[in-house]
Amino acid sequence: MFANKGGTAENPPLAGRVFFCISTGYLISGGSVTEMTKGYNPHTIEPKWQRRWAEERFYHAPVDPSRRKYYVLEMFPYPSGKLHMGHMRVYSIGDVLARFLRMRGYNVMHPMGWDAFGLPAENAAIDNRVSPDEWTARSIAQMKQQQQRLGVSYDWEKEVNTSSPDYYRWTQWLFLLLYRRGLAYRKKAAVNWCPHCQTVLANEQVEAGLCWRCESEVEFQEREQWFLRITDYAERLLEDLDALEDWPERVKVMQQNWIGRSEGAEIVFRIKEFPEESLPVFTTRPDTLFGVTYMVLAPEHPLVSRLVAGTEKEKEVLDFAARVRRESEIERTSEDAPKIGLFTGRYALNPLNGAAVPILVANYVIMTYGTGAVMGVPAHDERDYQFARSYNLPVKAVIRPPEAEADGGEFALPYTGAGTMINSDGFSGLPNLEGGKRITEKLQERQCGRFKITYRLRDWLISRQRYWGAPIPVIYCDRCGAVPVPEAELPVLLPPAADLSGDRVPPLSRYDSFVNTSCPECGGKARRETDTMDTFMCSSWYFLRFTSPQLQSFPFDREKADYWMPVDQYIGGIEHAVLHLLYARFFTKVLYDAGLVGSAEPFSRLLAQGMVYKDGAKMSKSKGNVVSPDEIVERYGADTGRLFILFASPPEKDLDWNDQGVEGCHRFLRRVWRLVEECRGEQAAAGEPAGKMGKKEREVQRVLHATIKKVTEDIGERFNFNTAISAVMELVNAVYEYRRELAPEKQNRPLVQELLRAVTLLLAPFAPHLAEEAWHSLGYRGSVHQQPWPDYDSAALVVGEVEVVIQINGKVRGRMRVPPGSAEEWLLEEARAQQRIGELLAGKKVLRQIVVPDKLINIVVR
RNA sequence: GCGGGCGUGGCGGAACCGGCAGACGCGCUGGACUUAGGAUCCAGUGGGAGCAAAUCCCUUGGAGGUUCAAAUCCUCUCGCCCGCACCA
Repeated sequence: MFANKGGTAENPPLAGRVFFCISTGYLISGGSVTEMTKGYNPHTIEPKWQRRWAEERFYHAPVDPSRRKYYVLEMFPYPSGKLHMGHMRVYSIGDVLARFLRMRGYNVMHPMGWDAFGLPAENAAIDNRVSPDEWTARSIAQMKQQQQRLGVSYDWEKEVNTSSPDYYRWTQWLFLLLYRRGLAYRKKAAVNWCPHCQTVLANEQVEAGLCWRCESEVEFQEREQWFLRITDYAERLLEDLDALEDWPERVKVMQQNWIGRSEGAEIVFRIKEFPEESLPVFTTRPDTLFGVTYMVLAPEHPLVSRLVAGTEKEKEVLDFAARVRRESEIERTSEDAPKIGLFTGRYALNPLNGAAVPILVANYVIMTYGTGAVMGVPAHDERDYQFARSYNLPVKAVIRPPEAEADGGEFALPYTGAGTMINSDGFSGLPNLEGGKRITEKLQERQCGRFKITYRLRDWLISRQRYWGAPIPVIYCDRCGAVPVPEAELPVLLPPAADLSGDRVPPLSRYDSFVNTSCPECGGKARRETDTMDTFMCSSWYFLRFTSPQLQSFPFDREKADYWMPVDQYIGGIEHAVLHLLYARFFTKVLYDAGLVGSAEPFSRLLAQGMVYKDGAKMSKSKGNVVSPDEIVERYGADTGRLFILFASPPEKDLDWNDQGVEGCHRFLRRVWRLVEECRGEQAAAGEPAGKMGKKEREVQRVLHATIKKVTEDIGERFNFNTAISAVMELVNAVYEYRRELAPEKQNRPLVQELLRAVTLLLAPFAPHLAEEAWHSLGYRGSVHQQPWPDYDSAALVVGEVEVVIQINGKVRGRMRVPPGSAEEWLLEEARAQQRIGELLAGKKVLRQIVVPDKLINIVVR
């Protein structure tokens, strides 16, 4: 059926032998009744074409260096088993692009797969007594079927499933690569623990102290865990954002904030009572060093216990530290939490002037940023000021604002702006920026400080105490320590699920046959790591696996990856602005450094699609405002749903679901259908001479070419699918109007045929099934989706007449129809010749006349 | 507090480089066809004055400004959304 890719109009097979049967509304032609004759019925045509497209391997895209490639990717879903509107939206957006670009001659890869490891599957398994892999397989089957009903043009031969051993084997391989490169390490640290999910979480996965998945309050726990050294890449992850021109600003800003680079100095204080101990702090304000009046340690700081050991303060201080540490993250970091602290009885020595200042422990200093200790400069820091006031600590001003009097004039504290340094020994009188630099240099000379850049970004904690994930491929041997599993022994397979319950211990630790093994180095008895990997590791490289999903010898084929990567257009929700998008960028950079991929960034363009709302609220079961894609497909067909979702709003904005709007889109498709149905009964016979091109014909032809131009630009350059669709609607309206205005025998049939052909082609990316059916119904061969995208003819855009607005003092006072390109002088003459304009100008003095060719003239008078 | 974004009819939204504000769709009003219609078609639809005319005035959150001309550029201001936030 699709063998012939030629796509030229064939002899319409039905011409001249068509009868319309009024009573049934069926077109009867030569004894056969085609789909087109039954009125628009998406339920018959949609499955039909979906089947054909799959049979013909339409969307299979092999590597072909002779053709321009385009890699369109939508974030692959977690297989929950239920497709929601957000999914439908992202797939619709991707599919329009994929179909459009194919028609424009690109070799388009458009794959789909499953981010299949993860907690919901495991929890569902515990609740329903099915194994997570069964549950996942079932969910995938359901969701895939729902996806396929949408008619999205995926190359299903490239499907990947992160929970299959064929895939996670390579996730483990990548872990080992990171390990070899010194980027994976184990350490004991206070980590975020979600009591509900029964696992630890990475910093990115905690939002305001709550678990990103279940919103439980996160606790701290000391645990030995695996981390990835993403902080080694902080600078590059930040810097390279600049080059991502086609990423939304807000996503880049969110990543910038998350990485949180600050420039300053590390300054090492000494402790008076323990000359051998040093107390480094990080500060962005080394210029205020002479204003330090106290020091503060985080309650978790390792020095705390040593400072107070054996002193009368010991109990008090340790109790205080313990109390603060028991507080939840939210309590402790909320803005209005009072700053509380306690003196340790010890003093720190300022490295430049030797001044001894008290060392305190306070809740407002956190261990995970900088060095876990800060120097207190109340005169020039809001927090320090607040704290100093409530504890009666001295305040010493060392920066004078520029507007304050030079000779000791008063100014308000705290002062956090720029100014001139005072009370700072040899540095007094310097502008503070310069002074900060000099102070740091001086500290460097004396080896008690240095320039330092600190990031807010933490290393990525990837251990998870759950079953349904890729096992971390490490073995612990009493003699050899942590030993990576040799590559040849990958994958480390999950044992078949039996007992998944776990209370602060990973389920895998209960499987003796899994745990007990031998050391790859010495052959002695050893135990396997029982934590699994964060599922975000699986999704950090899946876009590479799509380039060679079946490859058995390597995570991906270098040549194929070089051809397809980077992803030209990535589409997904804003909720991954930091999480997935940051991790995937990190992985890509590591692979780039290892010489395994040719590009240091995975996604050239990113589109963060807006959310789908209804009645002003996010769709949710509790609000009862959920509309499911299935429902829409059943009621109106996939084409209508797709069209509405694209028409209602530009892709990056939130979309308000509106049932009547859907109705409107359905109406439009029916209108298109009816037009095709009507016209094919009166198609031009082969060889019928080109019809007459009168004024009406030229106008509708101009609309045609203008529409092609607009739709092409709206899809290809601006992603304004909503305006592209409205342009096609206008074209359809214009065809209706043309046919209404002329008696059937006077209509230019070849022109109408051309118009319908174009409508079909322009609609193909949006309503692929209807377009395909219409294409065939109009008598064309091959698939509409394999036709070249129509070109427009600039010559046809030229109109016979343009309307020029006549303004007087900027107000519209008349209009005239003139030939395009009319001379300025002539236009002015014509305008002034109009009676009304003449009246308005009478007795006025013309000051100025502006002419915008073919658009407007403005006569300025007094 | 810092950063990003957004304010246009009854609603979703258009207006790309400063040049007719409100495309397209929804909704609404009136009409045609019809046994009927929630199908379809036709006409109208930002607000106000005016005779259902001609015509005029007002209108892009608000106030100023630049310009022959501002939804668009500038300043101030109000409101909303999102991200980050005792980050030293």
